[in-house]
Amino acid sequence: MLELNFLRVNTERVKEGLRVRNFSDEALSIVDDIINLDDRRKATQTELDSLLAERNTLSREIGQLFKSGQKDEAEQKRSRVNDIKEEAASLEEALKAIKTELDEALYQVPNIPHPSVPKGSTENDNEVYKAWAEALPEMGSDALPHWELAQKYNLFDLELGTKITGSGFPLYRGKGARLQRALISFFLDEANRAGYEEILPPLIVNEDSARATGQLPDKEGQMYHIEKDGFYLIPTGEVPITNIFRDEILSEDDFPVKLTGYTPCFRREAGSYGAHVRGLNRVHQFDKVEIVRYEHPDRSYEALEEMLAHVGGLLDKLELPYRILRLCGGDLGFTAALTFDFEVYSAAQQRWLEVSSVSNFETYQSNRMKLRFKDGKSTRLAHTLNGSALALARIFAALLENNQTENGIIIPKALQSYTGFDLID
RNA sequence: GGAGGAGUGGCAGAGCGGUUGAAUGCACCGGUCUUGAAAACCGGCAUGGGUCACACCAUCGGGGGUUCGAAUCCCUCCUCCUCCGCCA
Repeated sequence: MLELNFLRVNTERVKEGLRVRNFSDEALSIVDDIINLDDRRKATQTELDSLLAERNTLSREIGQLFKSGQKDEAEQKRSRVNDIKEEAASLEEALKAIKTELDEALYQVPNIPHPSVPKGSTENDNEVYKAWAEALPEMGSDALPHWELAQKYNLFDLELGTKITGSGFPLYRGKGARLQRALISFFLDEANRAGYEEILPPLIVNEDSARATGQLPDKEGQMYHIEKDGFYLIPTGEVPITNIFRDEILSEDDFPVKLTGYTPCFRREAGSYGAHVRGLNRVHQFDKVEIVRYEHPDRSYEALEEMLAHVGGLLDKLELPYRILRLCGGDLGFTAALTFDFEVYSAAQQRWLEVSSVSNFETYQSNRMKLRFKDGKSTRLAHTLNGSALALARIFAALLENNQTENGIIIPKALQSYTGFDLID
């Protein structure tokens, strides 16, 4: 969430940022509401503190009086303390209510977009940051979409997944399963080469973790919830990996912290069925390699550039045509300040498929997480960033579709040592 | 799953109802000394709220309670350790 102090000092900047996210004038009043709530919080806190201070003083005196046998005076002060306790109790209750209200309001305020984020309301307003320079591949009219290719070559089976679990849980098999495993290894190796430490995290997280990275309360319906234990299945590796440093104070020379991890991701995707979500285009469970960074605020945008280069490099090696979009205010995720999406062109479906999202969250996550670092004498919030490198299901789909030939599906060179075969036929 | 024990500052480890936000040691940072380093000595060293700065308030695994007053007593949850059971 936004830092209260930042919001107080830069009220206009915050409002401008929210306008880029299409907040109406009416909706913008939440900023002033928050400041008012915080004023009330401070006033109540101060009042309570002085009561408690008085109680502490009196209690100390009572102790002395009892020791020296002045019972009457002690009793007198004791009754005064009892009065204070009643007053304090009601103030505490009021304070708690204000804090809850304040937190709820704060949770409703998304991150302030980076100045480069274009205004806009839908994905159509996203800016093409880097277009695909060459001609897009064209396929004959007999080109098959990946779900038909999968059937033809026995690569994955959605009906079986439905039988075992339900719709949207693909079951990969044969060369399909091996291709999936090859992609995971390839992405992890590439991330390792780029200096990211490999993490294999828990796939189920507690409420604190889900809150810290912003999945709660904003996206509660997106996650599978294990009610009995109060846990959530992770919707992305970002959640467990970013939470490694929750409530930690780093020293300045710990930067940059670069982590990577492969995890399955579980998403409920309530209500999304239809033509555009056929096959692997949108599923409840998919595999992903994530890269996560904690950075000094002065260097986080350099880090973002590096991450873009890394993800672009992966797609180059996979020989897939792609473009990079800078998300507009309307499409920007709740917690991000700046996000670049990577889209791969699927020739058979003749559409762009989102395969990666690379974001700088600045201090929005670290404020929730209390992830800080020592900057000389003071303690400051670190910047967090993450990106998919990459999301498997759609990469898998694009590979099948773009590389189909009469003789079978060609595996790109970079992957062949991982798959152990160069053709699916 | 059953029985017992324990959770204190970066770490180790005292405190077990009243100037204890917390002894002591180590680590760390500054200084004196030294050609330099080590040693020795002196000083500093939790987080958050609050303040111009102090004062002050909160925090000794989390939550609740008893008390004029709790790190210290009670309840509850969590985590870790030991033993038994089960098990990839």
